[in-house]
Amino acid sequence: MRAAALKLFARHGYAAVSMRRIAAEVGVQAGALYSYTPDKQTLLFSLLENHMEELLAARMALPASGPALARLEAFTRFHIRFHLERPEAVFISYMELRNLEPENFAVIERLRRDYETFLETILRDGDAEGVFAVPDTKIAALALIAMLNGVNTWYRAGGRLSLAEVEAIHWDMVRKAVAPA
Amino acid sequence: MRAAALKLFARHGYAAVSMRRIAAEVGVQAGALYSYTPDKQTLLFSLLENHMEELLAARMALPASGPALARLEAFTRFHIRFHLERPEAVFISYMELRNLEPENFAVIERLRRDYETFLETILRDGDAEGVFAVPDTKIAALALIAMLNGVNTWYRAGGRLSLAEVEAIHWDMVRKAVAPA
DNA sequence: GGTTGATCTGAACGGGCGTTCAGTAAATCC
DNA sequence: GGATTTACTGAACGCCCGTTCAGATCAACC
Repeated sequence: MRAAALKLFARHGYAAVSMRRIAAEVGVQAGALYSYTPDKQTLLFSLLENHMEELLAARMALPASGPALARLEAFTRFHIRFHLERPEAVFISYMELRNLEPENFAVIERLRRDYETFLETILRDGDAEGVFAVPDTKIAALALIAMLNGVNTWYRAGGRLSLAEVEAIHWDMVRKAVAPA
Repeated sequence: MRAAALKLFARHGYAAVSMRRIAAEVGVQAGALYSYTPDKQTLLFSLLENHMEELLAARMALPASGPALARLEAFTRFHIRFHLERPEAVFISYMELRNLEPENFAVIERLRRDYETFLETILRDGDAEGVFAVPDTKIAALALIAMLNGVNTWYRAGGRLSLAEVEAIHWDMVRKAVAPA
């Protein structure tokens, strides 16, 4: 059910997908879904929460200390790879935020902020080391994440560029964007 | 009606907003809207098309020749300013693409590509001049636009940073991202 | 002051929505 | 092999959807 919902929400949007449609995808009647989720809203929330928890857990594998430049490269490559591996969850996590009830929204927003802070810390450390020159670490973190997220809108496996090439191109731009003048 | 639809679509999403809700916002019954749009889908499409046409028209004010570095700066500042001035239209233009019927989608997609090509041309010219070093102009254009679009997700007038500061910070990162190593 | 034209109402159309729940069928256990 | 548990059906609930259209309202014109 969760897989079906993820796919359909990503394709058509939360509001446009009915419980009956999800049930049909599973091969079941709509009523049966309510043994697995209390309601549609909670289903959406749990998909988003699950995605964010996976993201934050996977980030733990990244180096938390050491040269900021190496940590920024590891982050950049990780971010691209992780997000390209689950385009549907990423898509929903950005598009369906407004369909979350306020308290659910707050939870997801908090998780997202945690992730952004991780990058911001790298930038601040690099600034202190003198290997980066960023006028505003918070804004720079948001800008870099926005740039990297852009990949998900056009990348298709088997296209003109390989994953490694995409990583390399973006790492090049990220590195230079925060470099001292 | 168009203003009401723009506001509500941006706030709640196309699928979640009914014609009755739009009509209520205008202060009219739902039936009355059909004197101004043939149907809901066309209303959405015309909002997106109008936004893209305005964007492409406004871009005409930018220099089309001259040093690539100056053109890139003009583009960067223009892009941020133009998009921050109409957050609702921008939001819809990214979020509601999937709710367009295929032929409507194709029209908007074409307009968007025109805009991206404008930036790509600047990058290619700068590459030829030797003032830029971008491994892939198409990807770089998409990445820079994604980065600049990110501003719309967090900027609020009257916040910590002024528009001029936001422009300056982003121009700094854009400039360095495409600079020779 | 009667006519025209534009604008909007209000009801109706068929249909889909999220959700609930009594009942059924099949698997598991003693 | 009877009892219990689990998983699902199918119908129903009240409600909202996009869209249509005959008729009301009213300002502008002759």
